[in-house]
Amino acid sequence: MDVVSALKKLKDNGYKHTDKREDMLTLFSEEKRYLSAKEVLENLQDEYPGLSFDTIYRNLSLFEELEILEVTELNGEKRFRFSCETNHHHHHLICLQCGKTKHIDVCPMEDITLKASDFNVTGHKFEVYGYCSACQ
Amino acid sequence: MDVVSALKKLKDNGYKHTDKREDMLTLFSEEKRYLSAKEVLENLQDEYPGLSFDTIYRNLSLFEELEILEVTELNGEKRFRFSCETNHHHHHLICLQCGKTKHIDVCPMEDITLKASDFNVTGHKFEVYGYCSACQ
DNA sequence: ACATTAAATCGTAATCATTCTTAATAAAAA
DNA sequence: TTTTTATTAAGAATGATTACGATTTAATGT
Ligand SMILES: [Mn+2]
Ligand SMILES: [Mn+2]
Ligand SMILES: [Zn+2]
Ligand SMILES: [Zn+2]
Repeated sequence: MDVVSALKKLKDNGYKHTDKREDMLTLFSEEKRYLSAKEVLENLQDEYPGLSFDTIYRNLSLFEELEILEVTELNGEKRFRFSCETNHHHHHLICLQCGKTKHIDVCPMEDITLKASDFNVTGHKFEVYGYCSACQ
Repeated sequence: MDVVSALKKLKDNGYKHTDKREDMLTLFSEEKRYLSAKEVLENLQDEYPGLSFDTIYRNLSLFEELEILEVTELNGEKRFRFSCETNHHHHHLICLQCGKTKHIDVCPMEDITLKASDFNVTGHKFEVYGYCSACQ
Protein backbone atom coordinates (compact mmCIF):
# COMPACT_ATOMS: atom_id res chain seq x y z
CA MET A 1 0.00 0.00 0.00
CA ASP A 2 1.24 3.48 -0.92
CA VAL A 3 -0.20 6.97 -1.01
CA VAL A 4 -1.03 6.92 -4.71
CA SER A 5 -2.95 3.66 -4.65
CA ALA A 6 -4.66 4.66 -1.43
CA LEU A 7 -5.87 7.88 -3.04
CA LYS A 8 -7.02 5.88 -6.05
CA LYS A 9 -8.94 3.53 -3.78
CA LEU A 10 -10.65 6.53 -2.19
CA LYS A 11 -11.67 7.91 -5.55
CA ASP A 12 -12.79 4.51 -6.86
CA ASN A 13 -15.08 4.19 -3.88
CA GLY A 14 -16.66 7.59 -4.36
CA TYR A 15 -14.80 9.45 -1.65
CA LYS A 16 -13.36 12.86 -2.21
CA HIS A 17 -9.74 13.84 -2.39
CA THR A 18 -8.84 16.34 0.31
CA ASP A 19 -5.52 17.77 1.39
CA LYS A 20 -6.04 16.45 4.90
CA ARG A 21 -6.63 12.93 3.68
CA GLU A 22 -3.58 13.06 1.48
CA ASP A 23 -1.45 14.40 4.32
CA MET A 24 -2.68 11.70 6.68
CA LEU A 25 -1.77 9.07 4.12
CA THR A 26 1.61 10.65 3.53
CA LEU A 27 2.28 10.61 7.24
CA PHE A 28 1.54 6.90 7.44
CA SER A 29 3.69 6.16 4.43
CA GLU A 30 6.62 7.99 5.99
CA GLU A 31 6.23 6.63 9.52
CA LYS A 32 6.22 2.89 9.06
CA ARG A 33 4.79 2.21 12.48
CA TYR A 34 1.60 2.22 14.53
CA LEU A 35 0.32 5.72 15.28
CA SER A 36 -2.43 6.80 17.63
CA ALA A 37 -5.14 9.26 16.63
CA LYS A 38 -3.47 11.82 18.85
CA GLU A 39 -0.12 11.39 17.14
CA VAL A 40 -1.78 11.86 13.76
CA LEU A 41 -3.49 15.02 14.93
CA GLU A 42 -0.30 16.46 16.36
CA ASN A 43 1.56 15.79 13.14
CA LEU A 44 -0.99 17.64 11.05
CA GLN A 45 -2.12 20.53 13.18
CA ASP A 46 0.92 22.65 12.37
CA GLU A 47 -0.30 22.76 8.80
CA TYR A 48 -3.98 22.81 9.77
CA PRO A 49 -4.63 24.87 12.89
CA GLY A 50 -8.01 24.00 14.31
CA LEU A 51 -7.95 20.54 12.79
CA SER A 52 -10.66 18.50 14.47
CA PHE A 53 -10.28 15.16 16.21
CA ASP A 54 -13.50 14.22 14.50
CA THR A 55 -11.82 14.54 11.13
CA ILE A 56 -8.93 12.35 12.23
CA TYR A 57 -11.14 9.63 13.64
CA ARG A 58 -13.56 9.69 10.74
CA ASN A 59 -10.79 9.31 8.22
CA LEU A 60 -8.94 6.67 10.22
CA SER A 61 -12.12 4.59 10.31
CA LEU A 62 -12.66 5.14 6.61
CA PHE A 63 -9.10 4.09 5.82
CA GLU A 64 -9.55 1.03 7.97
CA GLU A 65 -12.76 0.10 6.14
CA LEU A 66 -11.01 0.43 2.79
CA GLU A 67 -8.14 -1.67 4.14
CA ILE A 68 -5.70 1.17 3.59
CA LEU A 69 -4.76 1.01 7.26
CA GLU A 70 -4.66 -1.84 9.72
CA VAL A 71 -5.47 -1.37 13.37
CA THR A 72 -4.51 -2.84 16.70
CA GLU A 73 -5.40 -1.94 20.24
CA LEU A 74 -2.77 -1.29 22.86
CA ASN A 75 -3.31 -0.01 26.40
CA GLY A 76 -6.88 0.93 25.64
CA GLU A 77 -6.16 2.98 22.56
CA LYS A 78 -6.35 2.20 18.89
CA ARG A 79 -3.22 2.42 16.79
CA PHE A 80 -3.05 2.42 13.03
CA ARG A 81 -0.40 1.63 10.48
CA PHE A 82 -0.19 1.50 6.71
CA SER A 83 -1.33 -1.86 5.48
CA CYS A 84 1.59 -4.04 4.53
CA GLU A 85 2.45 -4.25 0.86
CA THR A 86 2.42 -8.03 0.89
CA ASN A 87 -0.83 -9.91 0.53
CA HIS A 88 0.67 -12.75 2.50
CA HIS A 89 -1.18 -13.26 5.79
CA HIS A 90 1.23 -12.44 8.58
CA HIS A 91 1.71 -10.92 12.01
CA HIS A 92 3.81 -8.33 13.75
CA LEU A 93 6.41 -7.67 16.34
CA ILE A 94 5.44 -4.35 17.89
CA CYS A 95 7.59 -1.90 19.84
CA LEU A 96 5.66 -0.88 22.94
CA GLN A 97 7.43 2.46 23.00
CA CYS A 98 7.32 3.84 19.47
CA GLY A 99 5.01 1.49 17.59
CA LYS A 100 7.68 0.33 15.15
CA THR A 101 6.98 -3.11 13.68
CA LYS A 102 8.69 -6.11 12.13
CA HIS A 103 7.06 -8.89 10.20
CA ILE A 104 6.51 -12.34 11.56
CA ASP A 105 5.95 -14.60 8.61
CA VAL A 106 4.70 -17.57 10.55
CA CYS A 107 1.05 -17.77 11.48
CA PRO A 108 0.26 -20.03 14.43
CA MET A 109 -3.16 -20.85 13.04
CA GLU A 110 -1.61 -22.82 10.22
CA ASP A 111 -0.16 -25.36 12.58
CA ILE A 112 -2.84 -25.58 15.14
CA THR A 113 -5.60 -28.02 14.34
CA LEU A 114 -8.44 -26.47 16.22
CA LYS A 115 -10.72 -29.31 17.08
CA ALA A 116 -12.97 -26.67 18.52
CA SER A 117 -15.87 -28.39 16.84
CA ASP A 118 -18.44 -26.51 18.86
CA PHE A 119 -16.69 -23.17 18.45
CA ASN A 120 -17.26 -21.10 15.32
CA VAL A 121 -13.86 -19.49 14.83
CA THR A 122 -14.03 -16.08 13.16
CA GLY A 123 -10.60 -14.60 13.74
CA HIS A 124 -7.39 -14.57 15.69
CA LYS A 125 -4.69 -12.30 16.96
CA PHE A 126 -1.02 -13.04 17.32
CA GLU A 127 1.21 -10.20 18.36
CA VAL A 128 4.65 -10.16 19.94
CA TYR A 129 5.56 -7.17 22.07
CA GLY A 130 8.85 -5.66 23.03
CA TYR A 131 11.22 -2.78 22.41
CA CYS A 132 13.00 -1.96 19.19
CA SER A 133 16.71 -1.22 19.04
CA ALA A 134 16.14 2.52 19.19
CA CYS A 135 13.88 2.30 22.23
CA GLN A 136 15.71 -0.11 24.48
CA MET B 1 -7.27 -21.09 41.28
CA ASP B 2 -10.31 -21.30 43.54
CA VAL B 3 -12.07 -19.03 46.00
CA VAL B 4 -10.39 -20.49 49.08
CA SER B 5 -6.83 -20.16 47.82
CA ALA B 6 -7.60 -16.74 46.42
CA LEU B 7 -8.79 -15.58 49.83
CA LYS B 8 -5.68 -17.09 51.38
CA LYS B 9 -3.51 -15.23 48.92
CA LEU B 10 -5.25 -12.00 49.88
CA LYS B 11 -4.64 -12.62 53.56
CA ASP B 12 -1.03 -13.72 53.01
CA ASN B 13 -0.38 -10.44 51.25
CA GLY B 14 -1.84 -8.32 54.00
CA TYR B 15 -5.17 -7.53 52.38
CA LYS B 16 -8.40 -7.72 54.29
CA HIS B 17 -11.19 -10.20 53.86
CA THR B 18 -14.43 -8.48 52.87
CA ASP B 19 -17.79 -9.87 51.83
CA LYS B 20 -17.59 -7.99 48.55
CA ARG B 21 -14.23 -9.47 47.69
CA GLU B 22 -15.42 -12.94 48.53
CA ASP B 23 -18.55 -12.49 46.43
CA MET B 24 -16.53 -11.21 43.49
CA LEU B 25 -14.31 -14.25 43.70
CA THR B 26 -17.29 -16.56 44.01
CA LEU B 27 -18.81 -15.00 40.91
CA PHE B 28 -15.64 -15.66 38.92
CA SER B 29 -15.43 -19.22 40.17
CA GLU B 30 -19.00 -19.88 39.07
CA GLU B 31 -18.83 -18.11 35.72
CA LYS B 32 -15.87 -19.66 34.00
CA ARG B 33 -15.59 -16.93 31.41
CA TYR B 34 -14.37 -13.39 30.82
CA LEU B 35 -16.46 -10.77 32.59
CA SER B 36 -16.38 -7.01 32.23
CA ALA B 37 -16.35 -4.66 35.20
CA LYS B 38 -19.93 -3.76 34.39
CA GLU B 39 -21.03 -7.40 34.44
CA VAL B 40 -19.36 -7.89 37.82
CA LEU B 41 -21.10 -4.82 39.22
CA GLU B 42 -24.50 -5.91 37.92
CA ASN B 43 -24.08 -9.34 39.45
CA LEU B 44 -23.34 -7.96 42.90
CA GLN B 45 -25.51 -4.88 43.21
CA ASP B 46 -28.63 -6.86 44.09
CA GLU B 47 -26.89 -7.89 47.28
CA TYR B 48 -25.07 -4.59 47.70
CA PRO B 49 -27.22 -1.64 46.64
CA GLY B 50 -25.03 1.38 46.10
CA LEU B 51 -22.00 -0.75 45.33
CA SER B 52 -19.43 1.49 43.71
CA PHE B 53 -17.70 0.99 40.39
CA ASP B 54 -14.59 2.13 42.12
CA THR B 55 -14.72 -0.87 44.42
CA ILE B 56 -15.10 -3.21 41.47
CA TYR B 57 -12.21 -1.71 39.56
CA ARG B 58 -9.94 -1.48 42.57
CA ASN B 59 -10.50 -5.11 43.44
CA LEU B 60 -10.22 -6.30 39.87
CA SER B 61 -6.83 -4.60 39.65
CA LEU B 62 -5.78 -6.08 42.96
CA PHE B 63 -6.82 -9.58 41.89
CA GLU B 64 -4.92 -9.11 38.66
CA GLU B 65 -1.80 -8.05 40.55
CA LEU B 66 -2.01 -11.11 42.77
CA GLU B 67 -2.54 -13.26 39.66
CA ILE B 68 -5.91 -14.39 40.91
CA LEU B 69 -7.49 -13.11 37.71
CA GLU B 70 -6.15 -12.82 34.20
CA VAL B 71 -7.18 -10.01 31.90
CA THR B 72 -7.66 -9.38 28.23
CA GLU B 73 -8.89 -6.40 26.28
CA LEU B 74 -11.74 -6.68 23.80
CA ASN B 75 -13.45 -3.84 21.95
CA GLY B 76 -11.85 -1.27 24.18
CA GLU B 77 -12.87 -2.80 27.47
CA LYS B 78 -11.04 -4.99 29.92
CA ARG B 79 -12.38 -8.42 30.67
CA PHE B 80 -11.34 -10.66 33.53
CA ARG B 81 -11.50 -14.37 34.24
CA PHE B 82 -10.36 -16.66 37.00
CA SER B 83 -6.78 -17.70 36.42
CA CYS B 84 -6.57 -21.20 35.03
CA GLU B 85 -5.77 -23.99 37.46
CA THR B 86 -2.95 -25.26 35.32
CA ASN B 87 0.47 -23.69 35.55
CA HIS B 88 1.12 -24.69 31.98
CA HIS B 89 1.54 -21.65 29.77
CA HIS B 90 -1.34 -21.60 27.33
CA HIS B 91 -3.82 -19.49 25.40
CA HIS B 92 -7.54 -19.18 24.86
CA LEU B 93 -10.33 -19.47 22.41
CA ILE B 94 -12.75 -16.69 23.37
CA CYS B 95 -16.44 -16.34 22.59
CA LEU B 96 -17.02 -12.80 21.37
CA GLN B 97 -20.60 -12.90 22.62
CA CYS B 98 -20.46 -14.31 26.14
CA GLY B 99 -16.76 -14.47 26.99
CA LYS B 100 -16.71 -18.25 27.41
CA THR B 101 -13.26 -19.76 26.85
CA LYS B 102 -11.54 -22.96 25.82
CA HIS B 103 -7.89 -23.79 26.26
CA ILE B 104 -5.41 -23.85 23.44
CA ASP B 105 -2.48 -25.89 24.64
CA VAL B 106 -0.12 -24.92 21.87
CA CYS B 107 1.87 -21.73 22.19
CA PRO B 108 3.09 -20.28 18.89
CA MET B 109 6.13 -18.76 20.56
CA GLU B 110 7.58 -22.22 21.15
CA ASP B 111 7.90 -22.90 17.46
CA ILE B 112 8.85 -19.52 16.20
CA THR B 113 12.53 -18.77 16.28
CA LEU B 114 12.47 -15.05 16.57
CA LYS B 115 15.63 -13.87 15.01
CA ALA B 116 14.58 -10.43 16.09
CA SER B 117 18.06 -9.82 17.35
CA ASP B 118 17.54 -6.08 17.66
CA PHE B 119 14.14 -6.44 19.31
CA ASN B 120 13.87 -7.02 23.02
CA VAL B 121 10.82 -9.28 23.27
CA THR B 122 8.88 -8.88 26.50
CA GLY B 123 5.58 -10.61 25.82
CA HIS B 124 3.10 -11.92 23.34
CA LYS B 125 -0.60 -12.42 22.80
CA PHE B 126 -2.29 -15.25 20.97
CA GLU B 127 -6.05 -15.34 21.06
CA VAL B 128 -8.56 -17.02 18.80
CA TYR B 129 -11.99 -15.45 18.56
CA GLY B 130 -15.36 -16.87 17.63
CA TYR B 131 -18.71 -17.94 18.99
CA CYS B 132 -19.36 -20.78 21.39
CA SER B 133 -22.04 -23.40 20.78
CA ALA B 134 -24.56 -21.57 22.93
CA CYS B 135 -24.02 -18.25 21.16
CA GLN B 136 -23.97 -19.25 17.51
C1' DA C 1 -15.88 30.44 -14.84
C1' DC C 2 -20.34 29.64 -12.09
C1' DA C 3 -23.91 27.25 -9.81
C1' DT C 4 -25.39 23.02 -7.81
C1' DT C 5 -25.04 19.16 -4.87
C1' DA C 6 -23.30 16.00 -1.82
C1' DA C 7 -19.42 15.03 1.00
C1' DA C 8 -16.15 16.72 4.39
C1' DT C 9 -14.99 19.51 8.15
C1' DC C 10 -15.38 22.34 12.38
C1' DG C 11 -16.60 23.22 16.96
C1' DT C 12 -18.40 21.39 20.56
C1' DA C 13 -21.16 18.38 23.35
C1' DA C 14 -21.97 13.65 24.59
C1' DT C 15 -20.61 9.02 25.77
C1' DC C 16 -18.15 5.23 27.73
C1' DA C 17 -14.69 3.00 30.36
C1' DT C 18 -11.67 3.91 33.85
C1' DT C 19 -9.27 6.51 37.57
C1' DC C 20 -8.97 9.85 41.28
C1' DT C 21 -10.30 12.37 45.64
C1' DT C 22 -12.08 12.84 50.11
C1' DA C 23 -14.78 11.66 53.79
C1' DA C 24 -17.07 7.89 55.99
C1' DT C 25 -16.94 2.94 57.30
C1' DA C 26 -15.43 -1.55 58.54
C1' DA C 27 -11.84 -5.19 59.41
C1' DA C 28 -7.90 -6.57 61.94
C1' DA C 29 -4.74 -5.77 65.70
C1' DA C 30 -3.69 -4.27 70.29
C1' DT D 1 -13.08 -2.00 73.42
C1' DT D 2 -10.09 1.10 71.48
C1' DT D 3 -6.91 2.05 67.91
C1' DT D 4 -5.03 1.57 63.53
C1' DT D 5 -5.29 1.06 58.85
C1' DA D 6 -7.48 -0.72 54.81
C1' DT D 7 -11.65 -0.43 52.34
C1' DT D 8 -15.56 1.73 50.54
C1' DA D 9 -19.10 5.25 48.65
C1' DA D 10 -20.11 9.07 46.10
C1' DG D 11 -19.23 11.74 42.77
C1' DA D 12 -15.89 14.42 40.07
C1' DA D 13 -12.25 14.04 36.68
C1' DT D 14 -9.93 11.98 32.87
C1' DG D 15 -8.91 10.19 28.29
C1' DA D 16 -10.31 8.10 24.17
C1' DT D 17 -13.85 8.00 21.02
C1' DT D 18 -18.32 9.23 18.84
C1' DA D 19 -22.28 12.21 17.65
C1' DC D 20 -24.51 16.54 15.99
C1' DG D 21 -25.82 20.83 13.65
C1' DA D 22 -23.87 24.38 11.10
C1' DT D 23 -20.50 25.67 7.74
C1' DT D 24 -17.21 24.87 4.14
C1' DT D 25 -15.31 22.56 0.27
C1' DA D 26 -14.62 19.19 -3.64
C1' DA D 27 -16.57 17.29 -7.57
C1' DT D 28 -19.81 17.62 -11.35
C1' DG D 29 -22.47 19.74 -14.92
C1' DT D 30 -23.65 24.01 -17.22
MN1 LIG E 1 -2.55 -15.48 11.50
MN1 LIG F 1 2.20 -18.24 24.59
ZN1 LIG G 1 10.69 1.47 19.39
ZN1 LIG H 1 -20.65 -17.74 23.88
